[in-house]
Amino acid sequence: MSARTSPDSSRDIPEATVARLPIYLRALTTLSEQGTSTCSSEELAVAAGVNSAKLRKDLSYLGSYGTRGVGYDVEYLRYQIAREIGVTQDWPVVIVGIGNLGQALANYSGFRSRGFRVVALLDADPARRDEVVAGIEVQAFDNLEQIVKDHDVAIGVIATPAVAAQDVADRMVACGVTSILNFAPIVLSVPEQVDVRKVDLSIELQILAYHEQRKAATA
Amino acid sequence: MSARTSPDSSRDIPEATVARLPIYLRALTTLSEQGTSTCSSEELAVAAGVNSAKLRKDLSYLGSYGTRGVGYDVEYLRYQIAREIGVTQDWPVVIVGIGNLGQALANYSGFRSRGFRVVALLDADPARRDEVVAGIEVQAFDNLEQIVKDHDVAIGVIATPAVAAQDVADRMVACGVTSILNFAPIVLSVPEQVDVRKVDLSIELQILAYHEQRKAATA
DNA sequence: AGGAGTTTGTGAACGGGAGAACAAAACGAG
DNA sequence: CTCGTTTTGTTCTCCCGTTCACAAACTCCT
Repeated sequence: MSARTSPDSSRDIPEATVARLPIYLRALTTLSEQGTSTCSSEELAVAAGVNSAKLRKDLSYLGSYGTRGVGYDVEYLRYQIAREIGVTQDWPVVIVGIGNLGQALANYSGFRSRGFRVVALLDADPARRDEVVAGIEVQAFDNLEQIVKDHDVAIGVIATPAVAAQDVADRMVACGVTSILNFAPIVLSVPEQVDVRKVDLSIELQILAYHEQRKAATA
Repeated sequence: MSARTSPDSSRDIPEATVARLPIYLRALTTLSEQGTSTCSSEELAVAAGVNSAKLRKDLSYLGSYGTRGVGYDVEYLRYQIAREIGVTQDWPVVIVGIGNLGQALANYSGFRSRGFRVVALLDADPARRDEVVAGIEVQAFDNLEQIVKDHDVAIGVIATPAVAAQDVADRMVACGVTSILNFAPIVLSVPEQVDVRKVDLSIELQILAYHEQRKAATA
């Protein structure tokens, strides 16, 4: 076997590819758990729900980790993708807003298994204080600065109502958080160097409704 | 004022535009609540977090609902977008899997206010049976067929663990559900005419982690 | 009425991603 | 060793989406 090439480490991976890498990672983990040690791009593509040509092109941005005529070593590729995304590291995360959604997030095992460690749950409501969710005590929102500093937190999750979200984001940014996952239905304004990703439950349903309406119209 | 033109109703709106319409709708609702009766494409674009040229092009797919030199009537445009998406209708929805996430979804007020009506909460676990969440009694999953039939449900939400999700999807499809919002971390396989949208909490965090890692590397 | 100032709607250029198609590389059989 | 088979990595082409830029259209002021 020839040396596996890995491109210049300062390469830039297309955003569309970055968004798919976690899907491949999950598919590889599933394959691994099923005892599969090798897979072709076609098999992996089916498991990930994408076209095999697209999968191969995506993987080619990371390097040349397959073997022609054989396929990919599941464990090896899984590790390479995990390293590329950064989930081999430990990512301390703060969750603000411990309503139904915040609790669901705190309990979600998919975080911990991918290197994300919830270091604190914060809520502005004193009534929620001292509740224990997912084994973590709910603290006052004002502890944010201290916690971010102590644990070197770079990623914050906002699960508050819409009215509170911008304030929370401002406080997060002010104390050094540079990536925010926002579940509040509002467009956050943050400095350019801060990454924000938004998950909006009702928007997804509305997109489905649009297509559903069209189906009904043409039926 | 000249007649507002609306293009052929069998037009096809680009998918990227469809995904943004709910954002515009929300921004318009906020503007309306603030007492704004008219707005320019620039104002609305800022509120929605997009480029104004893109906003105008998106709206142009729906019709010509603005007035040059003036802008858009907030209420009028809001209604037009709502009608286009289909949220002026009533959409009965079934939620399967009433764990933390399912409860959060059942309690989410953003659904009801946009025409989505949760007609049933279903869970396979008998221990959860007869619990009342968001004023709705949790029923046996086996009631799915009856409920879909009785309420003419077209949209189903899956909030179960990954292992159960494909079975739930199959049952939904079998009894006539044609749109599925999937929160389970798995790629569902469904017939072509069924729409599936996936929301994956940990994937969003992983995308943030990737960019965070790159920031750290170049800092 | 006419001209200056605004803002929409859209044509055109541009960039990025998707998919087809194929050459290069590895393996196995004989 | 050589040939046929398999599968990757990559090139090329096409299409969708974004952005620019401007003509058309409307208002307001004189």
